[in-house]
Amino acid sequence: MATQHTPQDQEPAGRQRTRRSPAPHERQRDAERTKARILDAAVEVFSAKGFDRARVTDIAERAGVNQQLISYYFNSKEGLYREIGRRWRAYEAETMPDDLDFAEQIKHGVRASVDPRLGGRLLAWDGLYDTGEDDEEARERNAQFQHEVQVLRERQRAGEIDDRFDPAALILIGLSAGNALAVYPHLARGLFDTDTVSPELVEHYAEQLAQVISSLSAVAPPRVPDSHK
Amino acid sequence: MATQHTPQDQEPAGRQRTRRSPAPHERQRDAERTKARILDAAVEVFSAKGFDRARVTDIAERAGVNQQLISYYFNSKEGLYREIGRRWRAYEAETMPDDLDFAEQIKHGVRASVDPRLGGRLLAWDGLYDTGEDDEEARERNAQFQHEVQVLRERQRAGEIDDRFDPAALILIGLSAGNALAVYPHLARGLFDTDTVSPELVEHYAEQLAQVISSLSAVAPPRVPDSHK
DNA sequence: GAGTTAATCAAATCTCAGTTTGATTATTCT
DNA sequence: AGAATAATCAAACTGAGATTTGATTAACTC
Repeated sequence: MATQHTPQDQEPAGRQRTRRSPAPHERQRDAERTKARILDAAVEVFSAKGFDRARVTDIAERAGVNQQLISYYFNSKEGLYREIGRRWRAYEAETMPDDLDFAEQIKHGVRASVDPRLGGRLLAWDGLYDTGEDDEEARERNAQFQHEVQVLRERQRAGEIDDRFDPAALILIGLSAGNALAVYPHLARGLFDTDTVSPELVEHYAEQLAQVISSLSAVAPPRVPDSHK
Repeated sequence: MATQHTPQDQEPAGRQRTRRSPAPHERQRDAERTKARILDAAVEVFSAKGFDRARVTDIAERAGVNQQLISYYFNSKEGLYREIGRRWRAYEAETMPDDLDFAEQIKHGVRASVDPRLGGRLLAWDGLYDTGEDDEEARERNAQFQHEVQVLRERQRAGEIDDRFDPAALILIGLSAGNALAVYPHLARGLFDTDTVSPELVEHYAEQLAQVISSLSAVAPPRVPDSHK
């Protein structure tokens, strides 16, 4: 149990960061600043290495702070990881561009997936580590995805995409394929015969995937499932 | 360094397992048998938990053997992991059904991905853990995927799939989407609003994905990439 | 059937990495 | 200014878990 007086959920939602006096704009100690630095470093490291291989020392170094501050501000490595998840979900929820068409959204997804600062790989790590338990995070995520399903369903009604497809399936397909360069970089290198996943490759792949998705609007005759052969 | 006389690459390719005398068909000690048991257990555990979270004790327990035998037969946890990779690649190479059409192959992939004995998730673990180095395993894998690309290209020529698509991209899309239920079970539960990835869900998803792929044969007008808007 | 080798096991060891402890200042409050 | 509190750090602690060590005995050879 932490004997040191940890802070824990400060800043009651809507208040100014600079707590009381503005103070020399170059403080050497600033809780918010260091927390932010730790979080930024953590996203990159967790995303790149996954929870288990991520080293607390590594995160601290990149953040330029003492390792102990991670325990101090986030209780533990796991606490830090959860915090990242929370922030990411909030970020996603508010920045998801609703005006683009499905194919275009997925292109965005491909680009985002390979940005180390955005941690698109975290989704895959979480899925692989998943144990099936139904905690708060899970409910939050479910609500979010249920919403996505609704949005896509409306678009199907509007004719943007053939409505014989199950929207949930389409989202899963788009999302997983969109993440592919980030999740399977080794396969990508082999398939595209290159020794690195370059920005050009990212664009090319995004374009191809978008095209696949687009081809679902003017869809082919939906072959009767099963029953033949 | 192992001071105990470890075996290492025995059985020179094409020889009978029962080394010399058939012996009582119920031996209590049998190297091949225990190795096989360890490998089977290892696939399940590594696939489910990933390398880092897999516990050597756990594998040994499932295999019903003493933990130390893992070091004895495979040198280390990592040695065991590599061995699994080798075997899996060999297995894939020889059992890939070439007669099915692309969509049907992918359906197979979906089913295989959720079978814990087949370890489809290993591909995702490997990708996430990937460091970009070009070792023997990588070359082996690359060759295999290059071959897949060729096969698909021929099928495109044969008209099975629109040849304006990049075969490498299509394979990556099919493979990543095919693995989605195994890699993102948490999202799947949220999207399909269920609390478990049931066999019915697997079939449903496989069907949907196959349909998406099928719709690429009679493809929509390939909108000119970029340049507009 | 005696001796050698291979297979197996239980317990000791060792290392890595996250967390705690116990100072040491910067900041802020009065 | 002086006291109180918050932020920071370096070093010690600890636990988990893979690997080693050192027996023990089944199986095979001659």
